[in-house]
Amino acid sequence: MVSSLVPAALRYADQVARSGSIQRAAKELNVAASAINRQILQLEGILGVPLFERVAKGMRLTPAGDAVVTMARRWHADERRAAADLQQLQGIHQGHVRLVAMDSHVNGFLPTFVLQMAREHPRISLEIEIGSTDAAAAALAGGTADIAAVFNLSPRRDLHVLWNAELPFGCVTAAGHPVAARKSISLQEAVGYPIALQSRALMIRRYLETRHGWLFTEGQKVVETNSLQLVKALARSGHYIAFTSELDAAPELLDGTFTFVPVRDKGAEPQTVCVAIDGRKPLTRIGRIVAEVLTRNIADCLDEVRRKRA
Amino acid sequence: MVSSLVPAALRYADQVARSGSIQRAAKELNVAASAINRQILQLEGILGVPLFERVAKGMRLTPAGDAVVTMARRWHADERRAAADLQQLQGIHQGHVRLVAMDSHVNGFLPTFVLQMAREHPRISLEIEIGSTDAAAAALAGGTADIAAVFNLSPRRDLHVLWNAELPFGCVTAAGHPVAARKSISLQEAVGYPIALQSRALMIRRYLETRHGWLFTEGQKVVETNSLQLVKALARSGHYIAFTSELDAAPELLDGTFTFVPVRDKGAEPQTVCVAIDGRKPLTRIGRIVAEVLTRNIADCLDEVRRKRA
DNA sequence: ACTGACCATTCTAATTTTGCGAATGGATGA
DNA sequence: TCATCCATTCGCAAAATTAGAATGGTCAGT
Repeated sequence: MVSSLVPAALRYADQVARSGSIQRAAKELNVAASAINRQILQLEGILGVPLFERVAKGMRLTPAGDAVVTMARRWHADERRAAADLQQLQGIHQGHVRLVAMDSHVNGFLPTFVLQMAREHPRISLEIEIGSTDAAAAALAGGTADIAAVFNLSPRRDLHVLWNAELPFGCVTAAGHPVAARKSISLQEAVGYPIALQSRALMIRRYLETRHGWLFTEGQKVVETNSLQLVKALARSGHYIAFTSELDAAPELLDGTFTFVPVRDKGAEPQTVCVAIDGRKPLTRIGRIVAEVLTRNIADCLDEVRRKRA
Repeated sequence: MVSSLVPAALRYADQVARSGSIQRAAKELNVAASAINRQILQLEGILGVPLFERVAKGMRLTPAGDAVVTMARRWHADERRAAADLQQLQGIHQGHVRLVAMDSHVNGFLPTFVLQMAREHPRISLEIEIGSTDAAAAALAGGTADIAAVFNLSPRRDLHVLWNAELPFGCVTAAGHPVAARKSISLQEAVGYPIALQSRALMIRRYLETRHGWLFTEGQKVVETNSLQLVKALARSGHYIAFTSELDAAPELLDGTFTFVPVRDKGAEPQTVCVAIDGRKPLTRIGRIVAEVLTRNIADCLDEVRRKRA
């Protein structure tokens, strides 16, 4: 027995309409073609009209059939909505949440977050898209994402920041790098070393360009890439330093591979990381649960990194 | 098997919600209580929530149950609408039409009309209420009738007369009555004979009172009744003449039992018979079919009566 | 013209689902 | 305590559905 309230006849008719033939629908539904055929004939009998036109290569909906299939699909949607409403009614945390995060989070707090969600809220399914801050903002505003965890989000009227934290500007170096021993460093001194940088597509690069454009004048020993992993690999080599955030390098900071050295220049303003949603509609209860777990994960990650440094 | 697309489980749940208990719903649906119980338990299993609260005297919907039953009712309405749409799509004449006619039509054109409708449009169902002209007008205006076939309908802004015909004022007599041989008669002469009259409740009486009030002064040999059948029986006896219309007496005029003798006085204005509808909304296609068949029946009836007299 | 591949449809048998009726136990009111 | 109503379970029969085999039609390729 299939656990669906929509009658089999309507479901079969719907699939035949989509597939174009009984045989293909049968394969897709894993049901005998004859069963589908019989149900459709019966449906046509009950309704008193042909729902499909039998053509050589299969079946095509008649206008009557289109009306019936449209109704079937509406019932299907009704059923799904009712099921979701009932779960909500029962206080069961269930739903689907779409998240946009950044590439740098993938090896950072994201796996921990996902595992915690799976453990604590098994019925909440997540869809995590990795993108840029701009892409995240667009997705939120465009309704294709529910929550975003991103760096340096510019204030926007249509987005609502639920939480944010400052990330001191600094550089990350291999533990044995000469800079690693410093409690802080001036930018001037820092650029005396080879630098691995993220490309313009990444927000941190734009941040640096607006504040320290001179970094990018010709003659500087700079490697530019859009791959954070490559930046980290270069930094891990001990030859380069990387301008990135504690959060970007959290795993390596925690395991001692990297050291974070703040840049003390006055103009070295911190970056930010935030959890944001579409400001024009309330977050669902499920969404708030996800946002809370996400936020706590980021905050815990930062706390851990900062405790390690102290 | 019941020819409904809405699953039995939903239909049963709906009825239990309405009836308040499985036992009562079982009686109303003519289904075993255990079958209903089984279907409801199954539905609760599929949806994962209780739909009913079992109380001492039966069952009460839970909020979840209310949502499901609401959906079931929506599906039921969807199904009915879809069925009607499909019939419309097929060009099949189907529907339900409510007609108001007059008592005098019952033995006149009505049976012929109903038989023709049954023969030519088996899917159009008729609801025929016998009433007065006033009642018919009220029913049309009040939306409880679609079409009326009535005498002497006063013009009303909210009613639309599709067709009408004049009915000469005259008296109906038994074939052997002295008046029967006349081509026409004066009112003065006519009232020299015993008269069978319809009572005030009937439109023809009101017609006479407004035009020939003296008929009802004391001393006249008048029998008054609200029964047309009684009026006809008295006329059939040969002792009385009846003031009524060709249409009222059409069957007897056609079979020779009665003769119609017009009254030639100047004040003897004709009655009218008309087919009318509610003027504020268009008649459906089905309604127009009915009106057309009805109108043709009345017209044919009159033609036949008049041909017979010539 | 023939052949292979796809199709819808029918039929028989097996399986599943549904409904009936009897029985059980609980709650309530007299 | 008893009668009456209720929901629920169970065994059985009837009905419905599905699977699988078989049939015949259409079409594209050879």
